[in-house]
Amino acid sequence: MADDPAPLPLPRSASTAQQVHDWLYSCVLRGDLLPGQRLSETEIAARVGLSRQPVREAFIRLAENGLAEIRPQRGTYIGRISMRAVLSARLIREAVESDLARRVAGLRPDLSALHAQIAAQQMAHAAEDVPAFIEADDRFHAAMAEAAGAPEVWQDLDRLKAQMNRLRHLSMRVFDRAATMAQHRAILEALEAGDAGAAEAAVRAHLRQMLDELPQMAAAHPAYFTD
Amino acid sequence: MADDPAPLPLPRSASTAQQVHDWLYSCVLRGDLLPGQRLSETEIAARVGLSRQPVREAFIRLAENGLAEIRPQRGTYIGRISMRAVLSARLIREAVESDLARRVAGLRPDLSALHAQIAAQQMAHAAEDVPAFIEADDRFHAAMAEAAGAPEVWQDLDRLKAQMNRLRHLSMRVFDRAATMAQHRAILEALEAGDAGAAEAAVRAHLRQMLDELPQMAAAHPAYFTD
DNA sequence: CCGTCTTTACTTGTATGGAAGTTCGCGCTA
DNA sequence: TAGCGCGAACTTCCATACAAGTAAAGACGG
Repeated sequence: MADDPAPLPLPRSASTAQQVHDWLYSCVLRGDLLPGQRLSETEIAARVGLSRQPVREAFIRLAENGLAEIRPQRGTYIGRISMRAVLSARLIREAVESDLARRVAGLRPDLSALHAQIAAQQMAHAAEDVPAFIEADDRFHAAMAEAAGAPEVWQDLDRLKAQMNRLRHLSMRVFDRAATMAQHRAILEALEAGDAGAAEAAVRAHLRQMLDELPQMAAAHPAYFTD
Repeated sequence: MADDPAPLPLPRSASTAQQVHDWLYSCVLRGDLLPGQRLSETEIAARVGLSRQPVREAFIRLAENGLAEIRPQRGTYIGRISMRAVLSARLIREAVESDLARRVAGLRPDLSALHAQIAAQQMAHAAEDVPAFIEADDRFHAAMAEAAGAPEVWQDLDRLKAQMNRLRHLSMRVFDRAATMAQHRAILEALEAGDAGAAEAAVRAHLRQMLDELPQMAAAHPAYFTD
């Protein structure tokens, strides 16, 4: 009944539609495309030298990932940052990652990867490289998931994280990056000490920082948000 | 910079491509389309009386939701149930819903909606109506999220839940539905008593049941699973 | 001067044809 | 008979044309 299994799940070269999607995706997350901005199939198609069809399919993927809104016969727009979605994603991350932190504290695994990401973040901070700083931040949390023996969990959180990352690219130029790093160090200290309670508290405190940032950013850029 | 906000976010009649997607989506979750089964653009298009294009776009959405796998120039197949994805989704649900249960126990809100879903599940169980049973199960958990003051969290969990629901439609004909209902009653009892610790324990125990079901189903239908 | 209707220029949605690539099977060759 | 090669039939992918719908600008009537 079921057909043959895939022998090579690695696509050697993605389709052009996939490439267009990946490009737009990173543009949205980095803030090169701003919330509410209009996207035109024909314009993007001309810009990348393709027909409308692959661009259109890229839009569909974007919309399915919650990054764009297709209004039939009217236009496609970069989705505004839903405050409800951000708060929901934040709540989920807090619940999941605090659970993961407890596991890591109990397992006492090798934590050199987390040290490495903190070092990388330190360098990005010194160089004022905001994208690299955010990437190192993500890798720190991914390393924690891996240390907990559940690396695939971080993949599932990626989608939810997308909305949060958009917010961070707006706020990271304003907010205190040193405080973020201090929180990471506090988490790592608790993990190395094997103190599950302290690790959970540190993770929850770290992720609750966004509860302060969100209303400030929403007030500063009301056109970028909904809800 | 940002354009006008959407006045009517409610699409009165979705595009046909969207309808095709919704149809296929429910077919996959209900098990009418089995993991590994081949999908053909031309065949589906002929079956619904449309051209290949809207069907193709429905496939893209399915793939983006993790329910189908498009292998370029080779074919599109219903995705197999990834054991890693199921375990990851289960872990996330346990972490999030145990947190929500603690909140509900502290808030002491109106819990009549949960009672109603248990009653509905009892009726579905008596009528041997498996889909209705599963739907009532989902509504119970959704009602708990709403009682915790975070209904949007359940929406985010829907995507992850999709993989789990596919598994349940396979296993619900085999496994003990009475045990599931007893677990729901235990959760509700703890919530009504306002006992956060007991509520969390009951939720975790309920969601850990899948750890038993998954290997059994994977052994019974190895062709439907990967990892 | 203001309101209303019509036209026109856009948008996305769908249909169709062909291009690129994969798979399977038949026939040839050793 | 076993192995190789080629071709036919299939797949998804992309390009193009057309259809349906929206919105805004302008003409017209009051």
